[in-house]
Amino acid sequence: MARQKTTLKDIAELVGLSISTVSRALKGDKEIAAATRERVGKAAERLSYQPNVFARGLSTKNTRILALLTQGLHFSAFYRECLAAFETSAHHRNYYVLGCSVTQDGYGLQEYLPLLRGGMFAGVYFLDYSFNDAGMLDLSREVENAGVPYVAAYDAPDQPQGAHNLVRVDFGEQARQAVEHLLKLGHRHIALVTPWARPQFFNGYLRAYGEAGIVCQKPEHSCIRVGVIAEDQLMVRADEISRQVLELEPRPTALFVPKAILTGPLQFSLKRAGLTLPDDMAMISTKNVREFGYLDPPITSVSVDIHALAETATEMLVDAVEAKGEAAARSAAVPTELIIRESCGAQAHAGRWKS
Amino acid sequence: MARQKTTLKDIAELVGLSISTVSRALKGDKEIAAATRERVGKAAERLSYQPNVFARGLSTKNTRILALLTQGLHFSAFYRECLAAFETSAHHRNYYVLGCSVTQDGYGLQEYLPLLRGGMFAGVYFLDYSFNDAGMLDLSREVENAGVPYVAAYDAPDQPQGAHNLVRVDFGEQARQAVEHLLKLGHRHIALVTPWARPQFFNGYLRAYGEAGIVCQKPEHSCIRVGVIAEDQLMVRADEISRQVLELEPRPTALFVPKAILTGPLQFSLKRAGLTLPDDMAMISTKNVREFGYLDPPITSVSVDIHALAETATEMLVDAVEAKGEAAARSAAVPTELIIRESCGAQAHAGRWKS
DNA sequence: CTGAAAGCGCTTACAG
DNA sequence: CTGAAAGCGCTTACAG
Repeated sequence: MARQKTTLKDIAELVGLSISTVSRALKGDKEIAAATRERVGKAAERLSYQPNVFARGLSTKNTRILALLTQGLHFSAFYRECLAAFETSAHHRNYYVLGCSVTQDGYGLQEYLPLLRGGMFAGVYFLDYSFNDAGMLDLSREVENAGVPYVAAYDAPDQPQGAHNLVRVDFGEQARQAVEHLLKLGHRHIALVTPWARPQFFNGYLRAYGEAGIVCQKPEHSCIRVGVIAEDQLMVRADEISRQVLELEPRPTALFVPKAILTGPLQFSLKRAGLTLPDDMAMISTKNVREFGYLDPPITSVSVDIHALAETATEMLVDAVEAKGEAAARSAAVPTELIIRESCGAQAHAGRWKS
Repeated sequence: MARQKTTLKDIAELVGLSISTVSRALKGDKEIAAATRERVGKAAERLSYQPNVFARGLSTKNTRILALLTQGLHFSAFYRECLAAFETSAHHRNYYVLGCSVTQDGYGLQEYLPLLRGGMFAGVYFLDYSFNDAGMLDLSREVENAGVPYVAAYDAPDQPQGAHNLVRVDFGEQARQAVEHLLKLGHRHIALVTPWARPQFFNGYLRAYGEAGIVCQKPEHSCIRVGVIAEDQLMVRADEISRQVLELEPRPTALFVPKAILTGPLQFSLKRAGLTLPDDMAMISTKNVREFGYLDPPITSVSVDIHALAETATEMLVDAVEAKGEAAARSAAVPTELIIRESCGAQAHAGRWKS
């Protein structure tokens, strides 16, 4: 098999030039005569030449391959949509993305470390990573040690300016908008199912009450904390959570569930418990996941603009890669949007609640 | 940035040997004295050595990177679960998987072609690809031209033996099992929403009726054909299809929807049309997608065993890669299983309908 | 049992 | 404007 690929040498022989000249001509070096540039280009096309990525990688030290590192990549619809968006924006710059999924039981670290240390990645995206997680922390250290540029997309309220490239996702603002929406619809007792390592959601929740001038009854009490969930524990955990919600006193009329992975199972679980949604219980989530549109009722959600996120992160990362470490760390924020569907009782009239 | 990585040379200097010896020692070459093997191994560990993947790729011609090529990879929950399974099985053999998504509007071909032609991939998985699709066809030709070994996982009833490595997924059998399940539950008018390029589903559908000794009324008539669906057309198409289903005369009591991507939207659409599920309309799908478990009602489905599929495909592919084209094409089949949930009216008692 | 050398296919100073 | 040469970091016949 492994047919002979065409190399620079083949082209050089065909046009009667040296491989150095061919190499330069192909990358459009202005030093090379326009006529020979053209001649070489045609020959390359005729032989359907493609540079060997490994040879190029070996000499330039830029493999043009970016890694997306995150926990439970394939487990989360949101992360997968991000991967697709990153891919698209990377392709615009002639880069490629390899999705690397790390699980909470440590899978991933030893799988991707050889590639990372072996110089496979020109740069790394960290998506929504939690410094509280030991595995991710190890990985981010390894990335730094390997001297590979990276950009992190997550909520970093206390991040010192310039510590690393950062696309900030504002969880507090997401919570604020979500709870504001519920308050406007008349809800007063809103339970929060919050990831334990993310105080931002709770803060935003309180902020919304404050801004609306409404007193939040027993906020701590309405706050259900949940950690990492294994894939096969999803329904079991959802049932536990819905039980907890229903035991709350007074019983909440609405639920804010930032963890998108829980939304479907939790909705299902509440219906099984005999509730009519959204009348007996409104629900709002974060992240814009396609499936939200045909859950019953469709889920209203507050989300970052995934494409803006991808564009911003890719631009930063590619710039950092091409600056070879000369560039200072940058940071940017990505806006949040409210996508109204039906799970909160509002009619999904286009844009009605958009502000 | 780009800190100096440790190379063979560093180790060689440390232990006072040549890089050839170090290289051999590290791969456990028996020719090398056990004592020096150990000494070298320790030095490598101390310097946390990892071979540069590009240098290795350049000289061995095996990059250990596999590509998963399929249409709408990130769009389909099933494909994503396959990607995760392929990754895991590839890691066992020390290979890596890069998911390459091709869309029907041609996105993907020009994105991945440079990598393919550039020698990036040691092998390729084709998942469920349709030879009727021009883009995929081009890609598969390119893979052959590049001399890259591949394995295809799809239904290939008429595939000449040994044309290429094949893991056969039996769509006809899936349809047979699905319809058999519905017939056992008493349904007699079953509509089929079938991908236009897959006559196997229709054949399996007829076979189930035949085996049950039940006359299928107007089979052609109950068959709704559907092609590739763009991501943003999902709900629109689902509404069209549910309208067509409800206009069928006599009206079907059950629906077989092999395309998993349609299942949720279609269920949603039928409910919006006022039907109670599963009483007014039973529904069965193919592929085992996690989300099916918390749709309302949860979807009963017939699926290949994804992990068996991954194991089989990876073994074939890696063997082909390492045989460097010496190996003859192999072929294998992957079993189908019925996963009973509630969308057909059967109670989801564990294993009750399992055979 | 170990080493010197060539080669994988590119890029990039350095000459001319 | 073009070319000869060194180098990226590995592997692998070929000697010894």
